[in-house]
Amino acid sequence: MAAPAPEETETGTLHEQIVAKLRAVLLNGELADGARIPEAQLCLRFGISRTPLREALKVLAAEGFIELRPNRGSIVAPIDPVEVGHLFEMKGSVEHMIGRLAAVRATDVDAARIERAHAELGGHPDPAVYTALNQDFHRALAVATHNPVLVQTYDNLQKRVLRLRFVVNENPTRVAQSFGEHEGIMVAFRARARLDLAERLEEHNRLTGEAVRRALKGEGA
Amino acid sequence: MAAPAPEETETGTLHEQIVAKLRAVLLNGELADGARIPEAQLCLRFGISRTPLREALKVLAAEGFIELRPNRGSIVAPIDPVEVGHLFEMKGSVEHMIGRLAAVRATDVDAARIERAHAELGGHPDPAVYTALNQDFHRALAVATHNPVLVQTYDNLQKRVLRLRFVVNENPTRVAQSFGEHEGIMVAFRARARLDLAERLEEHNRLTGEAVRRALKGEGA
DNA sequence: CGACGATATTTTGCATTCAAAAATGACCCG
DNA sequence: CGGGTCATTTTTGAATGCAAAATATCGTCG
Repeated sequence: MAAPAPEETETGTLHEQIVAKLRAVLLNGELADGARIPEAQLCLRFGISRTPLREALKVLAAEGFIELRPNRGSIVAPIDPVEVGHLFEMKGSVEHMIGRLAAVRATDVDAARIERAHAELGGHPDPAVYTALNQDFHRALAVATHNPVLVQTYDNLQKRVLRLRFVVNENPTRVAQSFGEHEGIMVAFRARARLDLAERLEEHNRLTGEAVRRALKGEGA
Repeated sequence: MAAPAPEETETGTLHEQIVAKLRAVLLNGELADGARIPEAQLCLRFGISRTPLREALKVLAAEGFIELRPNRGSIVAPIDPVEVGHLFEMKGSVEHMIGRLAAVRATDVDAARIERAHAELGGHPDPAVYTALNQDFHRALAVATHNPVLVQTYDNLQKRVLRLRFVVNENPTRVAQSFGEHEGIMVAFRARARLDLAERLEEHNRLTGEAVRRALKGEGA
């Protein structure tokens, strides 16, 4: 139960590891939206005391995953459909930028990594696996811009989107459609077509956002 | 001066206040780049113990203001000229987005706030004051997009840029030039000209970025 | 005189502890 | 039987304490 197995997320500082583990708990949907964060339980599970856990909570709160209520504990930040729209709108702009820059700046190493991520995606049509590999693919494109500030900004948005996957990755239709869009993205990337790549990425993001919003409405929160 | 107007960022939490105060210390340039963070001293100064201060340190580290070294304390994140370029490149994209959206979505209240911020800027040509009011002006434009995720992303980038002001706000020439660009921005905004506003904002950002980079090179950091 | 190494001091990171606030529940009164 | 008040328990937020690591100090030797 209290698996002391070290997760593969081996970052440097112990603090970073705690943040990563805690974020994983939130992303895995183990805790329902709006649920109180069980500090003591998590301390037991991670084998740490409350001090470092609370440090991680503050960081996650600053990132928007957790809501800190004065003297009343922290809760998992509820998913607000309106905010989801804003999130995808913002990410769309970043995607466009990624397309414009990656097309021009990608090195051979970047291209190889992107091709590999794309190929792996095709081999795993399973929605759950797809989500993870999808992240790798898009992140590889972001990295190809060679702008660390962009990568950081993108990571932050992407992590927030990831919270929503459980409502959309159950949809095989969208997964197939998504992969089709990726094919188009790759065509544009291989041709190093700046604006074409930018627009395809933005459109891909827009369609994903719509799928998510539709799923959110369908599930009736 | 740094008038702490009661913005929506004025959360009641003590933690948020500590983060804000600590950030202010960093932004004021009280601590040199790469300098060790004097935990004990800051605890005395803020009248708190190390626990809440360290929570704030972790948050600031996640934001990129502080570098956390394992077992060796935290240091003020050094300014990397290359990263400054990436920072402005990223911010340029966001500025463009702000222009496109603000032109369409700004309400009368937004417009009034933007006009007021612009007018105040004209009345205070003093570089030090200009910097603070300049932030208000651009933030008002960001708020007019009515996309909180964008505002949050913009705030984060803007805060990182603010660290650099001491190298550029000593330049009256650039201040005058900057205000001239603001005039053009206002013309485009009043006309609600989407792309014109977007391009003017992006160009303004680009010029500011170049001024900063030039100043950084000049000072030979 | 300078470099190296052992020891003392400080600093860091985390566990523990403690006071205050909120949630819970028991009790009383209408 | 329901509503409200007060005591009890739990949880939160922050100060303190403690072991380990790093830094500084000093003595010794080449």
